[in-house]
Amino acid sequence: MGIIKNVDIHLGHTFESGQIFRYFSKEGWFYVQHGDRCFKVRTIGKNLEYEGNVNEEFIRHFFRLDEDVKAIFSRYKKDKTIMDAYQRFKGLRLIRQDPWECIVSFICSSASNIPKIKMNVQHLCATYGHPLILDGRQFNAFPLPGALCDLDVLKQAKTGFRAKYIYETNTRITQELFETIRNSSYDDAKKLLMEFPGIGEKVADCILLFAFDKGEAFPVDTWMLKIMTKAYLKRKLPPSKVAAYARKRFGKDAGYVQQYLFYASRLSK
DNA sequence: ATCCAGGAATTTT
DNA sequence: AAAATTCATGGA
Repeated sequence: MGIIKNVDIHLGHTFESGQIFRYFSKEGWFYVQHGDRCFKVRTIGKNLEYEGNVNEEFIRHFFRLDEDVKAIFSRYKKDKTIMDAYQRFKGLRLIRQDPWECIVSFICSSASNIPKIKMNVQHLCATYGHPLILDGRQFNAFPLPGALCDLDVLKQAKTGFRAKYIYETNTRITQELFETIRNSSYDDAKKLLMEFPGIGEKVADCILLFAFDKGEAFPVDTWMLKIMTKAYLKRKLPPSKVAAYARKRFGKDAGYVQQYLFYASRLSK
């Protein structure tokens, strides 16, 4: 087991804010499967404890411990909407995801809901992911790029009309593209992602924010549309305009602002 | 039964 | 270019 001391994190808010899908909590631990990793984490006071096929470097990278979330939100002390969400959910952190798992997960997310997305992804992993053991239990890695090549299996995972999107994206995706996207500007990276079927603007923004460190990405779904309209815009605008407005207003903080506001809206539903 | 869910693609105004 | 319709599937 490893310990990282004095960490600014609230695992409950971090995992339950809808950014990641393969986790569950049990006896004070959060069990996490992501990419080719399987591990459990918990906080004891301000210490973060972890165990599994991970090391400290991975945990710091995964939970983005290099980022100072307090500093980000200290810039919005005059913004009541943001401050309310920050005070309520302090410790919520963005997670740095595996690009391929993130892409497939968020293609599944369109016109769906979190329990169903979890079911889709779990089924794909159980079918294709190589086994991983933790606490004497079997878990699964996420299928490698190229492995999701059977349309019937994708249908059996209840991905519905998204099956063909995953299938084609799986055939076209390459490791080199991941590097290109990572090294591209927000705008260029977004264009590259949106060439794939099933990836529109909202899904692209999720992928850019959660897997490619594009802090200015501001995914706008129906919930964010409502919040932004009420808090800032006062008039109806299409999602793309709302996202552009948020990127301009919040810059590289947009992604963190979005995550807090999104979680706040979902809880107060 | 009917409607909606963290949308995107396609078709129709 | 903007607005309406379609696309599977589980749950309320």
